[in-house]
Amino acid sequence: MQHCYIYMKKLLKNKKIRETSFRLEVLKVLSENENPISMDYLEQSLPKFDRITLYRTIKTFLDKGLIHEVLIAGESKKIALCSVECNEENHIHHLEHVHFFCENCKETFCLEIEKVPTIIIPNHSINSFEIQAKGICQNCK
Amino acid sequence: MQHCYIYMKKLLKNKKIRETSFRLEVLKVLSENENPISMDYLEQSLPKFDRITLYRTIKTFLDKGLIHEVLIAGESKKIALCSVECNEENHIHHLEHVHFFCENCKETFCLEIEKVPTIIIPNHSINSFEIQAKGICQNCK
DNA sequence: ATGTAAATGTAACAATGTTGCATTTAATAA
DNA sequence: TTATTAAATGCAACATTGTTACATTTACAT
Ligand SMILES: [Mn+2]
Ligand SMILES: [Mn+2]
Ligand SMILES: [Zn+2]
Ligand SMILES: [Zn+2]
Repeated sequence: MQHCYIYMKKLLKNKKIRETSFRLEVLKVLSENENPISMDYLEQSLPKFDRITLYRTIKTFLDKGLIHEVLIAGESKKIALCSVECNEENHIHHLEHVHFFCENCKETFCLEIEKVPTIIIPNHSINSFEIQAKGICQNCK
Repeated sequence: MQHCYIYMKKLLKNKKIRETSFRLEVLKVLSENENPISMDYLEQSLPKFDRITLYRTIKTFLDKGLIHEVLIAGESKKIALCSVECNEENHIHHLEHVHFFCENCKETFCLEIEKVPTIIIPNHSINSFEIQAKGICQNCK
Protein backbone atom coordinates (compact mmCIF):
# COMPACT_ATOMS: atom_id res chain seq x y z
CA MET A 1 0.00 0.00 0.00
CA GLN A 2 1.39 3.35 -1.04
CA HIS A 3 0.99 6.28 1.33
CA CYS A 4 2.27 9.15 -0.75
CA TYR A 5 0.07 12.14 -1.47
CA ILE A 6 0.35 11.78 -5.23
CA TYR A 7 -1.18 8.31 -4.94
CA MET A 8 -3.95 9.48 -2.63
CA LYS A 9 -4.76 12.43 -4.83
CA LYS A 10 -5.09 10.07 -7.75
CA LEU A 11 -7.42 7.87 -5.69
CA LEU A 12 -9.73 10.82 -5.05
CA LYS A 13 -9.65 11.94 -8.65
CA ASN A 14 -10.46 8.43 -9.89
CA LYS A 15 -13.56 8.34 -7.70
CA LYS A 16 -14.55 11.89 -8.66
CA ILE A 17 -14.14 13.15 -5.09
CA ARG A 18 -12.92 16.74 -4.73
CA GLU A 19 -9.48 16.98 -3.18
CA THR A 20 -9.36 18.84 0.14
CA SER A 21 -6.70 18.84 2.84
CA PHE A 22 -9.04 17.19 5.34
CA ARG A 23 -9.99 14.41 2.94
CA LEU A 24 -6.31 13.75 2.30
CA GLU A 25 -5.70 13.49 6.07
CA VAL A 26 -8.50 10.94 6.45
CA LEU A 27 -7.29 9.03 3.42
CA LYS A 28 -3.76 9.01 4.87
CA VAL A 29 -4.94 7.32 8.08
CA LEU A 30 -6.91 4.77 6.06
CA SER A 31 -3.91 4.12 3.81
CA GLU A 32 -1.57 3.64 6.76
CA ASN A 33 -3.81 0.91 8.15
CA GLU A 34 -3.99 -2.24 6.09
CA ASN A 35 -6.86 -3.53 8.24
CA PRO A 36 -10.30 -2.01 8.84
CA ILE A 37 -10.35 0.67 11.56
CA SER A 38 -13.09 1.96 13.84
CA MET A 39 -14.35 5.54 13.77
CA ASP A 40 -12.92 5.89 17.26
CA TYR A 41 -9.46 4.87 16.10
CA LEU A 42 -9.75 7.11 13.06
CA GLU A 43 -10.63 10.13 15.21
CA GLN A 44 -7.70 9.46 17.53
CA SER A 45 -5.38 9.19 14.55
CA LEU A 46 -6.36 12.51 12.99
CA PRO A 47 -4.16 15.44 14.08
CA LYS A 48 -7.03 17.91 14.20
CA PHE A 49 -10.53 17.39 12.96
CA ASP A 50 -14.09 18.62 12.92
CA ARG A 51 -16.48 15.84 13.89
CA ILE A 52 -19.23 16.92 11.52
CA THR A 53 -16.91 17.23 8.56
CA LEU A 54 -15.54 13.78 9.37
CA TYR A 55 -19.01 12.25 9.23
CA ARG A 56 -19.64 13.90 5.90
CA THR A 57 -16.28 12.80 4.60
CA ILE A 58 -16.95 9.18 5.55
CA LYS A 59 -20.39 9.37 3.96
CA THR A 60 -18.91 10.74 0.74
CA PHE A 61 -16.18 8.08 0.70
CA LEU A 62 -18.81 5.37 1.20
CA ASP A 63 -21.16 6.77 -1.44
CA LYS A 64 -18.38 7.07 -4.01
CA GLY A 65 -17.09 3.55 -3.32
CA LEU A 66 -13.69 4.60 -1.98
CA ILE A 67 -14.21 2.80 1.34
CA HIS A 68 -16.50 0.05 2.62
CA GLU A 69 -18.03 -0.82 5.99
CA VAL A 70 -16.99 -3.93 7.88
CA LEU A 71 -19.70 -5.19 10.22
CA ILE A 72 -18.93 -8.05 12.60
CA ALA A 73 -21.56 -9.04 15.17
CA GLY A 74 -20.53 -7.83 18.60
CA GLU A 75 -17.82 -5.54 17.22
CA SER A 76 -18.05 -1.81 16.58
CA LYS A 77 -18.46 -0.69 13.00
CA LYS A 78 -15.22 -0.44 11.06
CA ILE A 79 -14.23 1.02 7.70
CA ALA A 80 -11.51 0.13 5.19
CA LEU A 81 -10.28 1.27 1.82
CA CYS A 82 -11.74 -0.64 -1.09
CA SER A 83 -9.15 -2.62 -2.97
CA VAL A 84 -7.73 -1.05 -6.09
CA GLU A 85 -9.11 -2.12 -9.40
CA CYS A 86 -7.14 -4.04 -11.97
CA ASN A 87 -4.73 -2.01 -14.08
CA GLU A 88 -2.08 -2.59 -16.74
CA GLU A 89 0.54 -3.81 -14.26
CA ASN A 90 -1.59 -5.68 -11.78
CA HIS A 91 -4.58 -7.91 -12.46
CA ILE A 92 -6.53 -9.49 -9.64
CA HIS A 93 -9.14 -12.04 -10.62
CA HIS A 94 -11.13 -14.96 -9.28
CA LEU A 95 -10.74 -13.72 -5.71
CA GLU A 96 -13.49 -13.33 -3.14
CA HIS A 97 -13.31 -10.59 -0.50
CA VAL A 98 -13.98 -11.87 3.04
CA HIS A 99 -13.78 -10.31 6.49
CA PHE A 100 -11.96 -12.22 9.18
CA PHE A 101 -12.15 -11.45 12.88
CA CYS A 102 -9.46 -12.98 15.08
CA GLU A 103 -10.94 -14.05 18.41
CA ASN A 104 -7.49 -13.96 19.95
CA CYS A 105 -6.00 -10.58 18.98
CA LYS A 106 -9.43 -9.06 18.19
CA GLU A 107 -8.11 -7.71 14.90
CA THR A 108 -10.30 -7.53 11.80
CA PHE A 109 -8.86 -8.32 8.37
CA CYS A 110 -9.94 -7.86 4.78
CA LEU A 111 -8.79 -10.97 2.94
CA GLU A 112 -8.93 -12.07 -0.66
CA ILE A 113 -9.47 -15.80 -1.02
CA GLU A 114 -9.93 -18.24 -3.85
CA LYS A 115 -13.47 -17.89 -5.11
CA VAL A 116 -15.84 -19.91 -2.96
CA PRO A 117 -18.50 -21.94 -4.79
CA THR A 118 -21.60 -19.98 -5.71
CA ILE A 119 -24.22 -19.73 -2.99
CA ILE A 120 -27.71 -20.70 -4.08
CA ILE A 121 -30.89 -19.79 -2.22
CA PRO A 122 -33.97 -21.42 -3.77
CA ASN A 123 -36.42 -18.90 -5.27
CA HIS A 124 -34.14 -15.94 -4.51
CA SER A 125 -31.82 -14.18 -6.95
CA ILE A 126 -28.53 -13.14 -5.37
CA ASN A 127 -26.82 -10.00 -6.68
CA SER A 128 -23.96 -9.97 -4.17
CA PHE A 129 -22.94 -11.54 -0.89
CA GLU A 130 -20.50 -11.03 1.96
CA ILE A 131 -18.72 -13.49 4.19
CA GLN A 132 -17.66 -12.74 7.76
CA ALA A 133 -15.50 -15.37 9.39
CA LYS A 134 -14.29 -15.69 12.98
CA GLY A 135 -11.38 -17.73 14.24
CA ILE A 136 -7.65 -17.47 14.78
CA CYS A 137 -5.53 -15.39 12.43
CA GLN A 138 -2.22 -16.16 10.79
CA ASN A 139 -0.19 -14.17 13.34
CA CYS A 140 -1.84 -15.76 16.39
CA LYS A 141 -1.43 -19.38 15.33
CA MET B 1 -43.71 -19.95 14.99
CA GLN B 2 -45.78 -20.17 18.14
CA HIS B 3 -46.72 -16.92 19.92
CA CYS B 4 -48.36 -18.22 23.05
CA TYR B 5 -47.05 -17.26 26.46
CA ILE B 6 -46.47 -20.85 27.55
CA TYR B 7 -44.07 -21.26 24.64
CA MET B 8 -42.28 -17.98 25.34
CA LYS B 9 -41.96 -18.77 29.04
CA LYS B 10 -40.37 -22.07 28.10
CA LEU B 11 -37.94 -20.24 25.80
CA LEU B 12 -36.79 -18.02 28.67
CA LYS B 13 -36.49 -20.94 31.09
CA ASN B 14 -34.43 -22.95 28.59
CA LYS B 15 -31.96 -20.09 28.28
CA LYS B 16 -31.91 -19.51 32.06
CA ILE B 17 -33.37 -16.02 31.68
CA ARG B 18 -35.63 -14.85 34.52
CA GLU B 19 -39.22 -14.43 33.44
CA THR B 20 -40.55 -10.88 33.76
CA SER B 21 -43.56 -9.22 32.17
CA PHE B 22 -41.38 -6.82 30.20
CA ARG B 23 -39.19 -9.59 28.82
CA LEU B 24 -42.31 -11.47 27.73
CA GLU B 25 -43.53 -8.35 25.92
CA VAL B 26 -40.24 -8.01 24.05
CA LEU B 27 -40.23 -11.71 23.27
CA LYS B 28 -43.78 -11.46 21.96
CA VAL B 29 -42.82 -8.77 19.43
CA LEU B 30 -39.83 -10.85 18.34
CA SER B 31 -42.00 -13.96 18.01
CA GLU B 32 -44.64 -12.15 15.99
CA ASN B 33 -42.01 -11.13 13.44
CA GLU B 34 -40.52 -13.97 11.45
CA ASN B 35 -37.87 -11.62 10.03
CA PRO B 36 -35.23 -9.56 11.83
CA ILE B 37 -36.50 -6.24 13.19
CA SER B 38 -34.77 -2.96 14.00
CA MET B 39 -34.62 -1.48 17.49
CA ASP B 40 -36.75 1.34 16.17
CA TYR B 41 -39.47 -1.05 15.02
CA LEU B 42 -39.25 -2.96 18.28
CA GLU B 43 -39.71 0.22 20.32
CA GLN B 44 -42.71 1.24 18.24
CA SER B 45 -44.23 -2.21 18.70
CA LEU B 46 -43.98 -2.24 22.50
CA PRO B 47 -47.11 -0.95 24.26
CA LYS B 48 -45.21 0.80 27.03
CA PHE B 49 -41.55 0.56 27.82
CA ASP B 50 -38.55 1.97 29.59
CA ARG B 51 -35.72 2.65 27.16
CA ILE B 52 -32.99 1.67 29.62
CA THR B 53 -34.67 -1.59 30.55
CA LEU B 54 -35.09 -2.38 26.87
CA TYR B 55 -31.37 -1.97 26.23
CA ARG B 56 -30.59 -4.23 29.17
CA THR B 57 -33.15 -6.77 28.00
CA ILE B 58 -31.63 -6.91 24.52
CA LYS B 59 -28.16 -7.26 26.00
CA THR B 60 -29.32 -10.16 28.19
CA PHE B 61 -31.09 -11.85 25.27
CA LEU B 62 -27.92 -11.51 23.17
CA ASP B 63 -25.61 -12.74 25.94
CA LYS B 64 -27.79 -15.78 26.64
CA GLY B 65 -28.11 -16.68 22.96
CA LEU B 66 -31.85 -16.13 22.68
CA ILE B 67 -31.48 -13.58 19.87
CA HIS B 68 -28.79 -12.66 17.36
CA GLU B 69 -27.79 -9.49 15.57
CA VAL B 70 -28.23 -9.09 11.83
CA LEU B 71 -25.78 -6.61 10.30
CA ILE B 72 -26.14 -5.63 6.67
CA ALA B 73 -23.90 -2.88 5.29
CA GLY B 74 -25.89 0.31 4.84
CA GLU B 75 -28.84 -0.99 6.88
CA SER B 76 -29.61 -0.26 10.53
CA LYS B 77 -28.82 -3.01 13.03
CA LYS B 78 -31.53 -5.61 13.37
CA ILE B 79 -32.22 -8.46 15.79
CA ALA B 80 -34.00 -11.79 15.43
CA LEU B 81 -34.82 -14.82 17.54
CA CYS B 82 -32.30 -17.62 17.26
CA SER B 83 -33.76 -20.73 15.70
CA VAL B 84 -34.86 -23.44 18.09
CA GLU B 85 -32.47 -26.27 18.73
CA CYS B 86 -33.12 -29.83 17.67
CA ASN B 87 -35.36 -31.82 19.97
CA GLU B 88 -37.02 -35.25 20.07
CA GLU B 89 -39.73 -34.30 17.57
CA ASN B 90 -37.78 -32.03 15.25
CA HIS B 91 -34.23 -32.39 14.01
CA ILE B 92 -32.65 -29.79 11.73
CA HIS B 93 -29.30 -30.69 10.23
CA HIS B 94 -27.01 -29.81 7.36
CA LEU B 95 -28.49 -26.34 7.09
CA GLU B 96 -26.57 -23.09 6.99
CA HIS B 97 -28.04 -19.88 8.36
CA VAL B 98 -27.76 -16.93 5.97
CA HIS B 99 -29.09 -13.39 5.99
CA PHE B 100 -30.77 -12.13 2.87
CA PHE B 101 -31.54 -8.49 2.15
CA CYS B 102 -34.06 -7.80 -0.61
CA GLU B 103 -33.02 -4.73 -2.58
CA ASN B 104 -36.59 -4.34 -3.81
CA CYS B 105 -38.78 -4.56 -0.68
CA LYS B 106 -35.87 -3.74 1.67
CA GLU B 107 -36.84 -6.65 3.91
CA THR B 108 -34.22 -8.72 5.71
CA PHE B 109 -34.65 -12.49 6.06
CA CYS B 110 -33.06 -15.24 8.10
CA LEU B 111 -32.86 -18.25 5.81
CA GLU B 112 -31.68 -21.81 6.24
CA ILE B 113 -30.01 -23.15 3.13
CA GLU B 114 -28.30 -26.37 2.12
CA LYS B 115 -24.83 -26.37 3.61
CA VAL B 116 -22.45 -24.40 1.43
CA PRO B 117 -19.01 -25.93 0.85
CA THR B 118 -16.52 -25.20 3.61
CA ILE B 119 -14.70 -21.90 3.29
CA ILE B 120 -10.92 -22.17 3.56
CA ILE B 121 -8.60 -19.26 4.28
CA PRO B 122 -4.92 -20.27 4.04
CA ASN B 123 -3.07 -20.08 7.40
CA HIS B 124 -6.22 -19.12 9.30
CA SER B 125 -8.43 -21.41 11.37
CA ILE B 126 -12.11 -20.62 11.02
CA ASN B 127 -14.40 -21.26 14.01
CA SER B 128 -17.56 -19.83 12.48
CA PHE B 129 -18.69 -17.70 9.60
CA GLU B 130 -21.67 -15.70 8.46
CA ILE B 131 -23.08 -15.03 5.02
CA GLN B 132 -25.00 -11.88 4.09
CA ALA B 133 -26.56 -11.92 0.65
CA LYS B 134 -28.33 -9.15 -1.26
CA GLY B 135 -30.70 -9.55 -4.16
CA ILE B 136 -34.39 -10.06 -4.90
CA CYS B 137 -36.50 -12.13 -2.54
CA GLN B 138 -39.06 -14.84 -3.23
CA ASN B 139 -42.01 -12.48 -2.85
CA CYS B 140 -40.64 -9.79 -5.14
CA LYS B 141 -39.77 -12.02 -8.09
C1' DA C 1 -8.51 35.67 -12.82
C1' DT C 2 -13.32 34.85 -12.06
C1' DG C 3 -17.69 32.46 -11.15
C1' DT C 4 -20.04 28.77 -9.09
C1' DA C 5 -21.11 24.73 -6.90
C1' DA C 6 -19.22 22.04 -3.30
C1' DA C 7 -17.06 21.61 1.17
C1' DT C 8 -16.29 23.39 5.65
C1' DG C 9 -16.99 25.06 10.50
C1' DT C 10 -20.04 26.65 13.92
C1' DA C 11 -23.96 25.98 16.53
C1' DA C 12 -27.96 23.91 18.01
C1' DC C 13 -30.24 19.79 18.11
C1' DA C 14 -31.78 14.70 17.94
C1' DA C 15 -30.93 10.02 18.64
C1' DT C 16 -28.65 6.42 20.88
C1' DG C 17 -26.37 4.25 24.60
C1' DT C 18 -24.39 4.19 29.66
C1' DT C 19 -23.95 4.49 34.83
C1' DG C 20 -25.38 4.83 39.72
C1' DC C 21 -28.77 4.01 42.96
C1' DA C 22 -33.12 3.32 45.35
C1' DT C 23 -37.16 0.32 44.74
C1' DT C 24 -39.54 -3.69 43.15
C1' DT C 25 -39.79 -8.36 41.73
C1' DA C 26 -38.80 -13.39 40.79
C1' DA C 27 -36.80 -17.48 42.33
C1' DT C 28 -35.42 -20.11 46.21
C1' DA C 29 -35.23 -21.76 50.89
C1' DA C 30 -37.46 -22.21 55.22
C1' DT D 1 -47.20 -19.88 52.51
C1' DT D 2 -43.89 -16.71 54.00
C1' DA D 3 -39.24 -14.93 54.39
C1' DT D 4 -34.83 -14.23 52.12
C1' DT D 5 -31.96 -12.66 48.62
C1' DA D 6 -30.07 -11.73 44.33
C1' DA D 7 -31.69 -9.95 40.02
C1' DA D 8 -34.42 -6.74 37.37
C1' DT D 9 -36.51 -2.36 37.05
C1' DG D 10 -37.34 2.74 36.78
C1' DC D 11 -35.54 7.11 37.34
C1' DA D 12 -32.19 10.68 36.80
C1' DA D 13 -28.24 12.38 35.07
C1' DC D 14 -24.87 11.81 31.80
C1' DA D 15 -21.93 10.45 27.59
C1' DT D 16 -21.58 9.30 22.94
C1' DT D 17 -22.94 9.37 18.31
C1' DG D 18 -25.20 11.32 14.42
C1' DT D 19 -28.07 15.25 12.00
C1' DT D 20 -29.61 19.86 10.25
C1' DA D 21 -29.33 24.79 9.01
C1' DC D 22 -26.63 28.39 7.48
C1' DA D 23 -22.92 31.61 6.77
C1' DT D 24 -18.15 31.30 5.10
C1' DT D 25 -14.45 29.31 2.60
C1' DT D 26 -12.50 26.51 -0.99
C1' DA D 27 -11.75 23.68 -5.25
C1' DC D 28 -11.98 23.55 -9.82
C1' DA D 29 -13.67 24.59 -14.46
C1' DT D 30 -14.21 28.38 -17.59
MN1 LIG E 1 -13.10 -5.54 3.47
MN1 LIG F 1 -30.52 -14.74 11.33
ZN1 LIG G 1 -5.01 -12.74 15.76
ZN1 LIG H 1 -38.41 -8.44 -1.53
